[in-house]
Amino acid sequence: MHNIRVPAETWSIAELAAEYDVTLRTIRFYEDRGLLTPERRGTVRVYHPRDRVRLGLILRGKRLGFSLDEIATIVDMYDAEPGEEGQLVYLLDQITTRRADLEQRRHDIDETLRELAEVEARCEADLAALRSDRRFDRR
Amino acid sequence: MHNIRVPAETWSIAELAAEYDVTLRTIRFYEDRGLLTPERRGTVRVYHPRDRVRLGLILRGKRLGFSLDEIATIVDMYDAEPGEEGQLVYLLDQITTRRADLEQRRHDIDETLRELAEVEARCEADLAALRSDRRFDRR
DNA sequence: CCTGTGCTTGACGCTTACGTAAACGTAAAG
DNA sequence: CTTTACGTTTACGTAAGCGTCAAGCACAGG
Repeated sequence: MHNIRVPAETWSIAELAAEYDVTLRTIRFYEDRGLLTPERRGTVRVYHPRDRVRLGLILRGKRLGFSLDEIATIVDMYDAEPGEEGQLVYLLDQITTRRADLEQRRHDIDETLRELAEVEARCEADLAALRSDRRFDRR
Repeated sequence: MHNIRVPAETWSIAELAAEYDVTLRTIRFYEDRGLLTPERRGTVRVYHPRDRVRLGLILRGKRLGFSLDEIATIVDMYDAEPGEEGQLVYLLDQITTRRADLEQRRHDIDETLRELAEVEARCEADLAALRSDRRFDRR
């Protein structure tokens, strides 16, 4: 039988920072807040695939405007161990809360997009009017 | 002919605060940042429908995680005067930027919702397993 | 006239999410 | 051995978005 070669790839802090376009400071800060827990080789941080995924989730959470505290609860849900019943019920409750939040946001976004489209239409109409006026002036 | 009674309704700062569930401090802060420009009767602020609408837009912007500076540019688009060509072009450009931003957010939201659904399914499966185990124990 | 209610303007405080040095360790390259 | 690259911790700085007094005006009711 073949050994299945698990890549077991790791990254330095600088590599991760470059990939996700954040500063080293930011990554260390996330660790300080308990969002990342890289391995230590001596004093140096070594990031595993798990950390990479978590950083991705954190940054997506940020794009969505969540605070780091909120992001922590979200991200921790992803790799929660099966756990006991109370823990599972709590998780399901958190999920319900998060979902409501996200659906509110999507609703807000859709409204805003609709209204932006209106403003845009007005703008383009005004612009067209302006330009046809100019054409009129030349005659 | 009848006079059409325009309501011309106005609100005090406390009324607006109660309606939108924000503090007076918050409303004054938004004014300080140029987001609201209520009438003054003597020293007292009087809010007109326009201000009310703007406050609504501001708070929606906040729910979406925009900074007050970003919200300012968005909200100001809504009641921009027809203006000159350069202004209109600028506005259309802003709209394009905002739309891209919002569509990125919606994409992030949809992804997150999908993943939450997965986590939820896992949770419910684990929970069901736990409970069926307990039932098994009793026999 | 006094009290209460609602409004006003400062002005300092606090939290979040990092930025920005300063000062130092380590390991490879020249 | 010195430079360079890359990493580390400690710690103070900062911008945003308000909270929280403090101190004062204005007007209605008792």
